[in-house]
Amino acid sequence: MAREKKINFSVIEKKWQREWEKKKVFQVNESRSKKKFYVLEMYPYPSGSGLHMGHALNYTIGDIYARFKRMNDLNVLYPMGYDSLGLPAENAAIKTHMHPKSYTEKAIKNFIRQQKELGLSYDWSRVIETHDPNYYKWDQWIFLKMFERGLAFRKKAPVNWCPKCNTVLANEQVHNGMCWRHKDTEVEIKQLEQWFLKITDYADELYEGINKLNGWPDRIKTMQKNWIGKSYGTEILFEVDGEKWPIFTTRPDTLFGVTFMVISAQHPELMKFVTKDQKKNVGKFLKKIKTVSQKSIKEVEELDKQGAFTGSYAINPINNEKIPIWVGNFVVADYGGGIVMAVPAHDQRDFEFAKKYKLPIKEVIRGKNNNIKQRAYAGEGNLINSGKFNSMNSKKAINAITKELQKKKLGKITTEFKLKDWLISRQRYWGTPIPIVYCDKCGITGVKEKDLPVKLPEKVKFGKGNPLTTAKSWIKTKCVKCGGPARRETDTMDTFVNSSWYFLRYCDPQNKKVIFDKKKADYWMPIDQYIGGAEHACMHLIYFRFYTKFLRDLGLLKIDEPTYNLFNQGMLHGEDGFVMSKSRGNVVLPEKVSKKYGIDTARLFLVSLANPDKDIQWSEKGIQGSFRFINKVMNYFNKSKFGKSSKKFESKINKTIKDVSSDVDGFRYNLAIIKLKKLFDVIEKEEKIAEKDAESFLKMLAVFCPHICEELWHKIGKKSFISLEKWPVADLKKIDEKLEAQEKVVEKLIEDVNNIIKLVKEKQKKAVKRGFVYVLPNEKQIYAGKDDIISKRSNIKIEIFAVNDKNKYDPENKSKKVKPGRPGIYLE
RNA sequence: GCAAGGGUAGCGAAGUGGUCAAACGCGCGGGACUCAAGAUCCCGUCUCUCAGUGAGUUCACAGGUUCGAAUCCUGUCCCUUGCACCA
Repeated sequence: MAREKKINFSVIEKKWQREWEKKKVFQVNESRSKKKFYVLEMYPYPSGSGLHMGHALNYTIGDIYARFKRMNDLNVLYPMGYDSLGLPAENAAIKTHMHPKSYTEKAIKNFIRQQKELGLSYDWSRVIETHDPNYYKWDQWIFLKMFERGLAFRKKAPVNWCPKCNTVLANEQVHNGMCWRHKDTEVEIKQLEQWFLKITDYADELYEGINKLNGWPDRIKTMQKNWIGKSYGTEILFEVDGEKWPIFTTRPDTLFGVTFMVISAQHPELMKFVTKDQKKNVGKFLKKIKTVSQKSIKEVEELDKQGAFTGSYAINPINNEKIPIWVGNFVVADYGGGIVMAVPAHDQRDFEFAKKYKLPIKEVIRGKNNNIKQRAYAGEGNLINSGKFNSMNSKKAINAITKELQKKKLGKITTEFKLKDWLISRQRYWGTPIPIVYCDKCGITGVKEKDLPVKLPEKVKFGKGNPLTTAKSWIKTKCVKCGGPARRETDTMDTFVNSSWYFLRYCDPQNKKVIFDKKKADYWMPIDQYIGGAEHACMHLIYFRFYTKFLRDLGLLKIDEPTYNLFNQGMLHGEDGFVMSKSRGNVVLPEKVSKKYGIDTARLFLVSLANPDKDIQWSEKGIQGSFRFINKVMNYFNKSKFGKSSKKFESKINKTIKDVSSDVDGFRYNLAIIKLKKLFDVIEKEEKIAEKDAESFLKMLAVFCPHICEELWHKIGKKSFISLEKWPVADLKKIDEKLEAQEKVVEKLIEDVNNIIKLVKEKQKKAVKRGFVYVLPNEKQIYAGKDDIISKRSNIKIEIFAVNDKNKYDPENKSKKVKPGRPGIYLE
């Protein structure tokens, strides 16, 4: 028997990849005639180990979408770039004794090659690399704009310090409180002057804007809301030694229940509160806390509440009661003023603290099942022990008490946020240099715009602390103001700075004069579909919203949000069930799979397993299913001749076009593929189909399997690129549910025939050789010509008769049993 | 602890009030082809019944709403992820 011709996929792939590149098929420009559509995947950090199937999945998801939109006559911007600055590159470079620059550039080259081999339809003319001074120049430019406006500033802050490395570490480098290089070394917290970006200025807009992000997964939106953490409450002024201190509470209704105050142990002005005779006590407590802060994070979490009396008293503004002020380890220093009013009866934390130090517990709200002896009651109820507010409902009392305080100018309604300012200082080499100069006379000044970029010096020593501090001649500079001797800032920026605006640079990647052309950004932005992992929910996905808003306020953008549509793709797991990663050793390389099955098979398989937002598992067996399908399609088109489609087929294909279009648009690729496979099953069974219908099938398949579809497109005589063809439009008039129903009746008949064959074999122990089907005269047309299919699918010769056919062969008079939609069957 | 998302046939995965014993793929069983294997094609794959159109028990568990529930409600258990003393 003739073996089907083995297909050389790699020849086909190379051929079309070359064609696409040569003819610049995926390059785009601003166009007035076409509507734009911006598809973007989060750009990768170009790791030296290259791409594996997990990456391939991510990019394939976006590529399918971009191809789909492109074929739907949209002007699709689909770019790719590399997040090439950052700690991993620096460390990998040190490890391999290479300079981060050459290490990174090699990695990028490799990435690009691999991505091209995946058949991704990027506009390669727009590639950006963040380590390119022409890129990070604009990081610095933005920084200076923020600096001018007070949004970039210096502040003392606690940072992670490894005593063995003798350097500051990024948060990512701290694992369970230990240095990642020295697993036995605890990271210390050091207070250092650091650069911050004042993202908190945008906290409210970032929070409220979440409601407008209709195309974002709820999960991400909730995470951001929790992270930004907006609370509505009341700011109350408590007097201490004639000075008024604001404290924040969401429960002013419990104000009469305040029995003590607690100030954070990290409060910068803590010592103001500590009286002479308590100094020793507090000092002892602080010392204890300090050693604790060096314990692993887990231990800290398990710690109970501790504190010490400061010796000071505050005046409760509602009843002038004198209440003691304690210092405590459980109060967050930079939230709500760093001091809390403690209501042990109605707050569990205060309750525990009060129990431990035997402080009074005063009940002021009577709910349904208070049991103040055991735990705090945080619910609603009616006020008691609260003067003129007694018997008022607690919800009402929130307003009433706030109003009362407002009258006395001792309180006001306010909101608080959990979001903290963004610490961007990194004592590392491979990042964007902060464009700041220190002069002993003039202080801190920003580098002049015309002097940007401040380029990274290439000659530095790696291995000990911040390499930039070893670039003596680089550090030495002239003061921007007075021209006198000055020194450069040696901190670099967090790599997330680079990714906070890269999507804008794609709009105008080569611009040397400005960060991007406003008109171009106006045309392309916002991103119509952003695709990336959920792990960035509270980092990149907040930062890029912040930058967008800042650049808008600079007058560079008209939009408020970078994107209203975000898709979180799932992760690929290896065959061992764990997330695919090099360190785990379970990676599958696209090159290898490509060789064996062709990359289109891999692309198809990756998105056919499950909805792309779900985690999936690679399986060598599973890919066979996709491989079979691809081969069938190739073989079909290699020998197909076209004619006229049957009515039934026209119905089928138009229904498929309709469904597949909406499935792909909704990222339900897995369902789209099933429908394409079913359609192809029918195509194979049809005697002939119209060329136009065959084209439609290929076009739909092309978004998943672009290489072989280009090949087949040309095989059937086309000269254009299928990648640029128009997506088929369903002709709804041709969809005929009746024909579909008739198809089901035939299916049922086949099922029945097979069932009887099985029964005869089992019960009567004899083989069936042929069969006869008896149908009602008015249904004859449904079964016309079906004898072949039924024969094929039951493996016996089938003849179909009308019940009223006088010449029919019917020894057991089965035709008597016939009902509408249920033909009679006789087998022998 | 709080929040979000889940638990569907051997496995993966669709389905979110009737057309559901539940698409599709993998696996498995049978058959055709072949000297044979592979590939390919066809059939089957909850249980029972049977020369067919039938019955029964299912969609984590327990209740409930409904003429009708995998799908809605309540409670419980389990999983995954995120946040974690934010007053």
